[in-house]
Amino acid sequence: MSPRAERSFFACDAEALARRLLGQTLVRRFRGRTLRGRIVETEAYVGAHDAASHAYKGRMTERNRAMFADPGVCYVYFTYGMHHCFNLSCGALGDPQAVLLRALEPLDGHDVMRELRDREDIADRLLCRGPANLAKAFAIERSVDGVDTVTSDELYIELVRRRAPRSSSMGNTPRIGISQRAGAWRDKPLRWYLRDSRSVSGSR
DNA sequence: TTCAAGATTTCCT
DNA sequence: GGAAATCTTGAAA
Repeated sequence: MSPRAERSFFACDAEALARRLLGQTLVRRFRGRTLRGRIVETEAYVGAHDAASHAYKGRMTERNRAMFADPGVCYVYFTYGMHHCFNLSCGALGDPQAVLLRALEPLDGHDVMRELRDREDIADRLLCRGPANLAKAFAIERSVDGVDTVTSDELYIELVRRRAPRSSSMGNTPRIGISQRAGAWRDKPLRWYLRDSRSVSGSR
């Protein structure tokens, strides 16, 4: 049985956590079942100076409060009138850094994920591909916002290894879906993914 | 109070 | 390649 990620695992900057999360396992308990997925794609939102971040200029609102919370706390937001996205807060308390989980490879609970996705016929590799699909397949919605993965039994990270993968096994590109309004921050390479995975979003 | 935009996905041509 | 779906948030008025 793998050890759970504790506070110290998340107490780093967003770029470090985005790499460190790749290959680890997200665990979700839902209606007596256990869902597990291998994290294969992440994005870093690096703090109050990041123009693409909901916490740009340090503004804290009811929606993004969890970005300022203790490292390891979930930040879940609702967008486009229909989708949820799942982040893990990091950095120190009060520092609004977070990592967006963009894709997982399903490990356990495929049948439950299919039900949640409302798609009987979908391929495994598409079940948790893309941030909104991932959230839906893991029953992650606004009620999960503020949950502490270090202490929760409903949602947490299992450590498969201690360190980030070799850089040769990771891809690194600009973040996806960032508008021109973010200026130079749109092009900064803050997205990482595992090259060996077929569940990564964006390209096929 | 009003309104534009959004860390997306899916279906259409 | 393009647009629709759908509604909350945050900023302006």
